[in-house]
Amino acid sequence: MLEKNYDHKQVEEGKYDKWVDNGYFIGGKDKSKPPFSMVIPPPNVTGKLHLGHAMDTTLEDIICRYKRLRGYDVLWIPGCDHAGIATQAKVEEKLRKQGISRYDLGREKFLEKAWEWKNEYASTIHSQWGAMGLSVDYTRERFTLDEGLNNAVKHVFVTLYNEGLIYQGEKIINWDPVLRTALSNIEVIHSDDEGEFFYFYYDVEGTDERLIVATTRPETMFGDTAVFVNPKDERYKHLVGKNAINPANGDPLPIMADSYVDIEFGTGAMKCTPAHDPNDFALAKKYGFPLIKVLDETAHVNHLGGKYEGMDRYECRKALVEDIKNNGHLCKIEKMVHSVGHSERSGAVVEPMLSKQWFVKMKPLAERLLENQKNPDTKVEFVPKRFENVLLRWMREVDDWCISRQLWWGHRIPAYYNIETGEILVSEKEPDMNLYRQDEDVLDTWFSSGLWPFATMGWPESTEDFDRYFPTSVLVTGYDIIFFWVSRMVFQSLHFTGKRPFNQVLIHGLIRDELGRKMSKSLGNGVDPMDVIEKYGVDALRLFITTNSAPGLDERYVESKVQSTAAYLNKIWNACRYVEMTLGEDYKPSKPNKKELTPIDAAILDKLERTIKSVTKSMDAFQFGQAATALYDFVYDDFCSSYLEMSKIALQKGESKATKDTLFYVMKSIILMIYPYSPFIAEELYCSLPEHLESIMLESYPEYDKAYLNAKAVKAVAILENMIKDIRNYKATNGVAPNAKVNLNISPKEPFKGAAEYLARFAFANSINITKESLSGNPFIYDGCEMIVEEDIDKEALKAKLLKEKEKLIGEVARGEKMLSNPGFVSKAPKEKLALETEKLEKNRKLLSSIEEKLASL
RNA sequence: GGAUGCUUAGCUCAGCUGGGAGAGCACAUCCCUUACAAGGAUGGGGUCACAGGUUCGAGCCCUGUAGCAUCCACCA
Repeated sequence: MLEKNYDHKQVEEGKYDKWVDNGYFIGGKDKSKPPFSMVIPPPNVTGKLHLGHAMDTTLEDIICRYKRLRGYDVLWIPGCDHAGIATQAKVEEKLRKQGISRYDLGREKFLEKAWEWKNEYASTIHSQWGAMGLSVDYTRERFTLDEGLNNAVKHVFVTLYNEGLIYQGEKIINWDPVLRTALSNIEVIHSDDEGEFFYFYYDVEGTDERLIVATTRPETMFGDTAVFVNPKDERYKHLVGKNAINPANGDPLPIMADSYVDIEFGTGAMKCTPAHDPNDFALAKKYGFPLIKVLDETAHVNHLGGKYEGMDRYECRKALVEDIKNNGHLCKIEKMVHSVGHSERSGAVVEPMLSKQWFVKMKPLAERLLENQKNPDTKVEFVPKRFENVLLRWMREVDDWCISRQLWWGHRIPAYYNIETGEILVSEKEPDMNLYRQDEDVLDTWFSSGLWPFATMGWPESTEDFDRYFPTSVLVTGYDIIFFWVSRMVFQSLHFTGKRPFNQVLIHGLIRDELGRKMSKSLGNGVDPMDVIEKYGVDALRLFITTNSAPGLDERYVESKVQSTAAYLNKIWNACRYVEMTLGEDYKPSKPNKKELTPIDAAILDKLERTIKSVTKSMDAFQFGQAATALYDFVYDDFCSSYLEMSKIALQKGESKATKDTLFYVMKSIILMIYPYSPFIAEELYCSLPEHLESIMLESYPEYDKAYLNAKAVKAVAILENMIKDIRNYKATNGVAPNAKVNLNISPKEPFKGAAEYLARFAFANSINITKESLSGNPFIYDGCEMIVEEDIDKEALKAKLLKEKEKLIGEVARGEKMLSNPGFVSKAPKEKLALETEKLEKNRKLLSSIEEKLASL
């Protein structure tokens, strides 16, 4: 016997461990079933999981649990990402609080600390996965730095190197001066910051003219090599070929003309700093200028800065501007809002800087991806579709990918330098380390994440899992990492396995706070999923979070909705409790016998089948909100409010096996349909049903069964429901107590045989007189019968009500007539629609004329 | 500068391939009826951002406008 109220803590207790211990999450136990596979987007081992993870993983879990019940051999591989830069930043921060820098510790000791950190957070993540109820296969858990992934990474690096797709080069890259590492373009977050635009006078050698050049970064002026103007710019034509004097250090700078310069921008004269700006770098290459670096790896000025040497970039900026002002070369300073790049992890202003790094040559890889997306049989299908364009557009314009990081936590680059000759050796196997030293750098964390779907299955070794489960079926992720992750998995997979990594990608939005803001630490508006679970239960959290928005759209976390979701689960709980009480101890389930059903039973079965059909369709299309809504409407309105009440009549009469079977069949179907969303309560309720299996995980999903469709019963019951509703409403609007007895006259017949009994009970009808004769008075009129409520009430109120109904019907009839007299509609509308409208019009006309008659007789 | 999404009830949001708009919360009235007061019954509340167009018919398709949001690019 179930408790009176749903208690989420009691329900969740012990279930997850039971599932894991019984091996229900392990893939490949029955290989006669078709395979279905997914990989978890590996969370960073940087901290606890947040609501975004909760949504993402719940969607995956819903899909997996649904597919298992649908007869698939499901494999869902879990794992974590070492998250190179993010984790290293966290570990360094922790050390800094103890007054230690990573350089104090040295590489090896630091890595020990990082592994300690990883172990701590991986175990937190494990317990959170458990709390969320994720049905992942722990026997296949992976980590991006484990041995297998390491081998895969080395293999990929060496192969790409040998193919000429990885190269070492000196280019302008994004430098994080706090973490002291290079970053890829997408790890730089641009924000519009207010800054200053400095206008300086440059004396022109051999003339008494001055040129005005504007810059936002005066501290880089020690690395200037030229001043550029546009060749068409009349203001400066006569100066081209002369030298301008750099006001920072007195060096002469040739004045050159190039069409790159925008005449309209600034003063139309631009300084060229090849080692600290990508565009200037390109110009310098074109004209053969030297590349002069003036900042070191912590963004302090180097020896070229003269007296400013050793200053931080901003200190230098301030001092230099002051000095230039003092010697009369400052023209003006303007406030200016411009886009400034910040490091995604440290937040530091990124310094574009010349540096020797490793790159992946993207063009051939991108082209292969783009080509593959044109093939409908092998392309990765995006849900919703539009997100494919995000990927395509980015891939079309992608720059070479800077993959080396000056970090310690990560996959060390398998490149070795001969100590004597400096000759480079790129190899999966470590050479004799007496003769070689390894490259100090590690790889971008996304380099290994990009291999996740196949490396977790054992690739590059040939394994059974890889053969059976790759490509994976679906990937679920947020739109914010299409560039970072999805794209890299796709092109790496195509290049190395020849296949797409997943057949479909389900893209979801972000979770925001109640005010629509991003959840962030700095705002302090983050919601911890574990707090929500504590308060409302994981089933409510899961159901809420996956059903309150449409695919691909952002969603707000609204606590009141979680609360009402928990109330809904309580509703299901109590419905089940009632069903079990009603069925009794010795009930033996069997499929409802169609011949013995009451119209009430037949109607609910019809609605159940329609619900199963629509829920299944939505589930298959990843329309989880729609599926849940269809189920919700059925559970609340059709089942609880209507059927559970009405079925009491048959049950109390005794001979009610068919009704009991209906109760059981519908209840079980509901439990199975809510199960993927809310597995804990579903398991609890399922296991309390008679003749249950060991776990709901071994069950099958409800199948749509056309045999139970019964339109006639549905219509008859609908009329009965309307009658009850009308009587209740009538009482409410006429100030009659809801349980006041009334006498009913019905003509010419009840909606179905025995309907009167229901009226007696649910509308408190005292006597019910069924007559063939036309009713006098003020009847309610239905399709097939009319009903009059005899009660000592205000005739005027009733008349008003009838008039209102008449108005409505006139409108309806007018609508139908207009439609049907429209030759366009009659000739072009589909036949079914035409028939439907014709029938509706006839019905409405009849209803209207009866109402008019009754009104006349008043 | 380019792209995408959003604009529907007081609030938060659904609304699949076009065929008289829905939910939750909130609100009003009544009810502690033996599954559920985390409940039940009944009800009020919407020119579906705006302007055109296509169509027999538009919340849904097309064009444009406005506001909000996000992404990409540029920024000497």
